[in-house]
Amino acid sequence: MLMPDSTFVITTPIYYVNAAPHIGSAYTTLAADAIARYHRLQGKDVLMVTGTDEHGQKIQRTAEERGVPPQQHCDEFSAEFAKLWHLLHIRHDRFIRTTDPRHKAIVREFFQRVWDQGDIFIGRQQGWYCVACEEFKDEAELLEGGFCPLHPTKKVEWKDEENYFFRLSRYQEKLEALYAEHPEFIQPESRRNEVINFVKQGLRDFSISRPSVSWGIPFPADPGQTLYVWFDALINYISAALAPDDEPTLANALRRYWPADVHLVGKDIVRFHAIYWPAMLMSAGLPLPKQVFGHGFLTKDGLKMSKSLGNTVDPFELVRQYGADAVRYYFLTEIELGKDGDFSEGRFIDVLNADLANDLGNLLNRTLTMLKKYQPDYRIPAVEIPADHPLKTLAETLAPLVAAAYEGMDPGSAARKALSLAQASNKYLDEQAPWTLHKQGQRERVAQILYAVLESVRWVAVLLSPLIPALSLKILQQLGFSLTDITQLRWDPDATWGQLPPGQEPQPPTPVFQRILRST
RNA sequence: GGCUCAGUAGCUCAGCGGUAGAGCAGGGGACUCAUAAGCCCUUGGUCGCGUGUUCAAAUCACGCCUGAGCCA
Repeated sequence: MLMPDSTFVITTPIYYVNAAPHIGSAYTTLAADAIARYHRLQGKDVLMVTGTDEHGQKIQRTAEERGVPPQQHCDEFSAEFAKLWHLLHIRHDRFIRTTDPRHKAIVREFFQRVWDQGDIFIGRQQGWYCVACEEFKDEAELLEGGFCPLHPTKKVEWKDEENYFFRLSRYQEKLEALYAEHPEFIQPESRRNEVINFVKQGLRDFSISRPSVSWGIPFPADPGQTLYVWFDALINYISAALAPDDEPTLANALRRYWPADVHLVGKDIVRFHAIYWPAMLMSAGLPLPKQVFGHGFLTKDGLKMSKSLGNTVDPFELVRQYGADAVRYYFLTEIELGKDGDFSEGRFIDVLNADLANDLGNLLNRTLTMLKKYQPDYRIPAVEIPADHPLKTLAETLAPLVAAAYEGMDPGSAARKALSLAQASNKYLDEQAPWTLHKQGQRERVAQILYAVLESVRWVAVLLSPLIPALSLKILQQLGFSLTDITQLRWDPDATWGQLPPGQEPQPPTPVFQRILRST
């Protein structure tokens, strides 16, 4: 297969393996997957990357508490993430782990370049340290009794250490220039404002080593120290760009899939990605990612999710109960990327029933049933469709709008626009009333109506395929396509209305998405 | 304390200077191809509060209230 010229690289954060994957990680990864799938549909050479972050004192301690060696602990938890992505139909091209020796090789090389720039120096750091955050905290931000504000059950620890520091302060002006010249670098706007505000107040050098942590990458310039987990972790984005068979060198990693187009991250870690990371890259003399997109957080029935409140949503349980397409569709369409969003089971069920079961699924079902009843050979009819057919015209209007919505990281809007053709098709059926025309013996007219509607269903399935890949595949198969992998579709020509081949034999009509019954 | 974003129908949100909109949910109706789906009609809002600018303000300005977030 010929490699397309243009690439698209999107990353998720690598997830910390101290706990099972939660719904927030699933949300980020789903969004990255949907955007990646859209770009694959556009024929780009896409690299979608996720993985796990496995170093640091917190991991070391969690493993000790479980009574297992740290590497085994990481293997087990990392596998849980991979398993969830599989269940959610997330298709990552690389799954990077920071304990991978290949990643470590890249980190050492990256480190050397920063070292050679003179951007690393030794200093002394003392202060309160939260192991859960893997960060030093200012005294002023601590809670009563010395607890971390983000981890109210964990006491911070006093540390007085020799650390190596990265000269972040040297990059303040360059970063400010970056934000000014590339307003799209940090999205959405509100996150961008926060970052600019933060940088304006002056940047402090930050510590990139720890003397008393054994679970990590040894500090290259000083065997008594370990590389700070964040410095290690961010470089994963470059390690991930390395082809599996290539020698783990920076040059190889940079060859095709760097810089990334989008780093999709939770709003809590925008700072690391929009300040520290580009500064590190500037120091190493490497190209910068094109965008850092900070998405919002999820609430449950309007409340912040937390273990202590006992209102967390278990992603494994959600998929088991409702299936991947349902979970994907809800989170990708009902929550605007970049804003906080709410999960409520009632709304979840309403949305899926209305959009997938009623508007789309039932449309396919009712139309195929008519085809079967009204046309005994049960083939896609061979009919002339006028150039100004209303459904065709609408599809042609919508296609570029859907594309623009995906490009603009707005899958919800893309879905609503694509689905509006299904809604128009339902209306069209009622207006045309093929059941009446059939009784009048107007076979040609009935055939034309059914073709137009079935083709519209096909079109909707293609345009929604980044969001609901399994359901789209099911729809296309029921329409008689022998497609086995949804990623074989291409926007051109599949997103063009009128591709349904006459004479093709659909499978028997069967509901593709069952209505969910409300239990309460 | 400083700053950012948001506050519009029961819910999710669009509108961002010209006398209030969509989807879902609720109510009614006609149809029958369909997953009791779809289609048509419909209930429902002092557009957070106040003051101003303007011939005219969800829409601009200022102040306040509420919520979310940033200030290593």
